[in-house]
Formats: sequence, structure tokens, C-alpha cells
Amino acid sequence: MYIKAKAPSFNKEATIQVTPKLDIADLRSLISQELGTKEFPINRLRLLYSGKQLEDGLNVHQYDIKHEHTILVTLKALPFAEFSLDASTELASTSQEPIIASSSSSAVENKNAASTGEDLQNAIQVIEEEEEYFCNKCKNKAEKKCKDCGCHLCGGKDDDEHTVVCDECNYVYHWKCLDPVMTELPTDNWFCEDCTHDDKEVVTAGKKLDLSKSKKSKMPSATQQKNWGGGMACVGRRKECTIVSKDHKGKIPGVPVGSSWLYRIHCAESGVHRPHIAGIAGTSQIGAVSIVLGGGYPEDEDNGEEFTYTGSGGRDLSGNKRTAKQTSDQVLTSYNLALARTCNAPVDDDNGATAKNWKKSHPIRVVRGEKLKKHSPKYAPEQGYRYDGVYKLVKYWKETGSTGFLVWRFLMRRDDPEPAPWTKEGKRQIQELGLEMYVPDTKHKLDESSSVASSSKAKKVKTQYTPSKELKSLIKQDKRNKRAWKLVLESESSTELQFIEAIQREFCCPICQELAKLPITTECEHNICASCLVHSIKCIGLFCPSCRHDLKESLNEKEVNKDVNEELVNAIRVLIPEYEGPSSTKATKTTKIKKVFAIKE
DNA sequence: GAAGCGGCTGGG
DNA sequence: CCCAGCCGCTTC
Repeated sequence: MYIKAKAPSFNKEATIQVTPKLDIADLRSLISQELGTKEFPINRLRLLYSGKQLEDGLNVHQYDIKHEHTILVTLKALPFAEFSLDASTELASTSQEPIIASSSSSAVENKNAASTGEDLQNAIQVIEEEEEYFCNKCKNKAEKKCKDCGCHLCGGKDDDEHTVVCDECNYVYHWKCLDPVMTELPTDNWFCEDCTHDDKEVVTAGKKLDLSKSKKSKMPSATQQKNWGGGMACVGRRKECTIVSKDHKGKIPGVPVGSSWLYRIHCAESGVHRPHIAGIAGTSQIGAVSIVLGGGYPEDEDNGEEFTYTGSGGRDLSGNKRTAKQTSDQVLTSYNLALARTCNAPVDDDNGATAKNWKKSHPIRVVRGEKLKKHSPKYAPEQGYRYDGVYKLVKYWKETGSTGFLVWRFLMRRDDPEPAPWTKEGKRQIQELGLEMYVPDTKHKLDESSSVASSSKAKKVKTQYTPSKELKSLIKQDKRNKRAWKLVLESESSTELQFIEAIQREFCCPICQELAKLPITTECEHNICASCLVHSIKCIGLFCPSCRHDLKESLNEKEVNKDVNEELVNAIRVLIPEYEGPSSTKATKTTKIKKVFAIKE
């Protein structure tokens, strides 16, 4: 996996490949190398992640540092003894250790000495400035009470009273004003009431992880010696497709046939096939929505337009495995049932079934993986995973597989208006749309020499996505959102997907932070979901939840639903046909609105 | 080339 | 909460 190391105050950043077993000490040296050992010497690096200071001796896994997360890098101040000799004799003399002890002869340290000499000068200047402190609040008037430069509680400035200074906020306090009254000066650090925290709330810097209580320490990975986790199998999703729901059937808006990804995880992010490892996506209730053809079952036949697919299950996954050899019969449950449900025929878990009209079976998105090359290379992508369009279930049956156990087989046939990627037209579409395999950034950076990065980099041609005439005219009709549409049209979108993402950004509901559903366009040109607006009105009254513009004049509180911006809905529907649910007739639309408002009661 | 193994996600 | 799952890696 890859993590980032950021030093914001130096405006420096690096991406580093790590494995979970990597010790913090080694991570420290990697970061030092990447950021530059001169500016970031190992002994001065302070690494912070998730409110914790990373300590040597523990590893990346123990701190739960995840893929593409960022580690904050700061530099520790040099130990006092390392200040240069000629800086301040008075300060130096109070130092416990002789200065010479730590000053080695290395060039790096000499350079540090020079720069820290400056630091010290600055520090002295600060102290001098503090002596001539001028209070902006009371203008240093002795007779005036001031809680800034006098006692922070009573404002008094009497010199003969005992005072104490808070080590956090530096405000002065009279002993007598404190509750309870202070009787002698604390020997340790002292904090005023405002600056004292409960121990539980404070993240103590430098505190070691308490591994005895951590969940991770009890997992097998705590004792596992293998250097695991180097790849993309163990990374999390960084994005989620929100254009359509996970139950969505058919094409994902903005993802044309021929789109491809180097790793399954990015295919999952696109919404085409959401599970990380599993080959079938969907539920036994709703039915399957997508499948991946990998190298899982050698007996699967693939003729491009038609292929057979084997169900899942029948494998012994004990021992925390993810896949294994077939050791028992497959049954028509869960994922297999999900596939069977899509068939245009009643489910039959005994004999299987044949669709009465296969075109009426539910659409299933199909992704082919490069692992398919092993058995049927003709239609397999050269690299990664490729979306090949919508297929439908023709029939399914059970049979004895090559391992001697029963498997469920499914015959799928292509039914997609977009050309298949292996055809001439398909290849042309891929070229015209400028589709190229998605390779994560980190991969680009780290394997610059590899063919993966260089080949896709070389081809990169920037094109501007242009909306269709129909869409353009619908956009024009949405007069209330002139400004937002202008921003969308001016966005640098080279693909339809990027254009859709721009729409998601510009028409994002300020309350739910997603593309506004049943959008109400306010007078102040903000778009809010009808249901979110109803909720907002209950909380803050008849104001725009985005800019607090008074909506009393322009909006009738009781008839918010009548204000849904249909022009906007119509325009978005060109790109996202499912936008606002499948309801296109007025009847279903009103029922939907009624449903939304039912929440109010 | 095969075995072995992990986190992650979504379903139940 | 637990478990299934046609991944992507290291190790042998």
C-alpha cells in the first residue's frame, strides 16, 4: 500500500510504498530519504498520525495507518545543547550539559548549528519584545483594570499580590482569586481552569500505544511474520459511486463500455461492480446486478456475445481463506439465487430454468478480467478489468463440474446498444471517447519505468466533453440555475463522467451533501432536496439552509413540493436516467413527493 | 507455479 | 455481529 508523508510548513510531500509490517524506525528513514535527508534528518523527524506521535519499535499496522492516508511530518527543535556556542553565553551557562558533548563534526550538524543560531536570535528578540509588552486592550494604563494584562479573573494589576501564570495560555492569576485559593507557588507546570483538561480528553504527545487493549493485537496478523499487505487486495475504497444506488441495474451513467481499471478496487469505486473480491454483486431479494469474469472456473466458456458463468460457493474457506478448491456441492442460495432471480422465469432450485424471453431477464453488467486470458484469451482484456456491457440470463442449470461436485451454471447473452469492446465499432468508441485504463496515481509515481504507467501516459490526449444538443437546450431552459450550469459547462470535463461529477458538485444539497433529490431551486440560486428543505424549515425557519437568505417572499412553506425544479430534473435525467428514481410519469412523481413529505408527520 | 494469507465490504 | 468472497501479493 501507499501512504503520503506531508510536511505542510515546508510545503513538501512524498508518497511512500509501505507494508503493514514496516517498523516506524524504517518508515522514518524512508520519509527522511524521500523528503531530503539534509532538510529532514532522521533524528529530527516527528511523525504524527491520527493524533498520535509514531514511535519506533511499533509498526504501520499497529498504528492502523491505511492506504493513501497521510502522515504529518514536523521537525523537532534541536536539543538545547546543540545551539551554537556563540549564541548566548548567559543561556548556555545554565545548560546542564556541556555544549561540546553533542556537537559532532558532520556537515549536516554544522549547517543546523548555523540555522539555529538564527533561531536563538529570534527567540531572544521575542523575549525582548515581551518585556516591552504593550496591552492593546487597556493601553498600559495602570489605573485601568484589565483581564488581558492584569489578573485574568479580577483584572487587578496590584504588584504586591502573589500571582501565578498559566503555562498554557500565559494569563496571569492572583493567588487570592483562584478557587481554591493558592497558598504556595506550584513547583510543576500549572494550568488555569480553562486550560485544564480531563485526562481522557487529552491525547498525550509521545504516549505509546496501549497494544494490550487493541483489537489488532489479538488478530493473527499480530504474530504473522510474512511481509503481507503490499498490494491492492488489502486497501480500502477511497470513493463511492453515488450517482446511482448499489442496487442499480444496467449501465452506470458516465461509464461507457470499454472502461477499464487495473485493479478490482477501482472497478468497485466506479460502481460497475462493487464487491471487492466476490464475482457476483447483488442480493437474493433484488437479483444480481453485475458479475466479473476472472479465472475462477476453467470450464466457463466465453464466446464474447455469449458465455457461461459458474455460481459461487461449495468451497471450504475455513482458515480465513478468500477462495479455495471446490469441496462440496453448490446450492442455489445467496449470490447464485441472486443470479437466478434475474431470469425471466420462476426460480427453480431443482432443475434450473430457461427464460421465456431472455431479453426480459434483468440486465447484468459484465466485467472481464485479465485472468480470463488463461482459459479463453479471445475476449479477455490485455490488462486489468474491463466493462463489457449489459448481458442477460438465458438459462441456468446445475451440473457436475470438473471437481466432481455440483455447480450451478448460467448462460448469459449480450444485450447492449453500445458496441462490444472487441469489435471494430467498440474499438473505435474506445478511441473516440479517449478511454484509458485507470491506474492509481501512486502506481504512476512509483513505477515510472513500468509499461503500465508509461504506455497510458504517452497516450494521454486532453479532450473537452461536449454535451448533446438535447442536453444543451434543456440546460438553457433551466433559467433559475444559470450560474450553476455555467460553472458546470466551464468545468474541465474531458469525459461524461467528469461532467456528471461537476453536476454533482454544483447541484449538491447543502444538507445531505449529495446531488439534490427533487431539487428546490431557491431565489438565492441554491438547490436543496425537497425533503431536506422541509427538515431545514423545521429547524431554522423559512431561510435558505445554504446562505440564510430569507425565503418568505419566494417560497410558500406549505407548498414546497410544488416548487421542485423540473427543468433541472429534466436536464440531469439526460445523463442520469434514474435520477429521482424511475418515476417519469406525473402520477408516480406525486406519490414519491407524498412519500417524502410523509416523513414530516 | 502453487500455496497461503491479509484487510475490506456487504449481506444475512 | 459474523462470514463469504473469481484479490493481489509474498513465499516456498
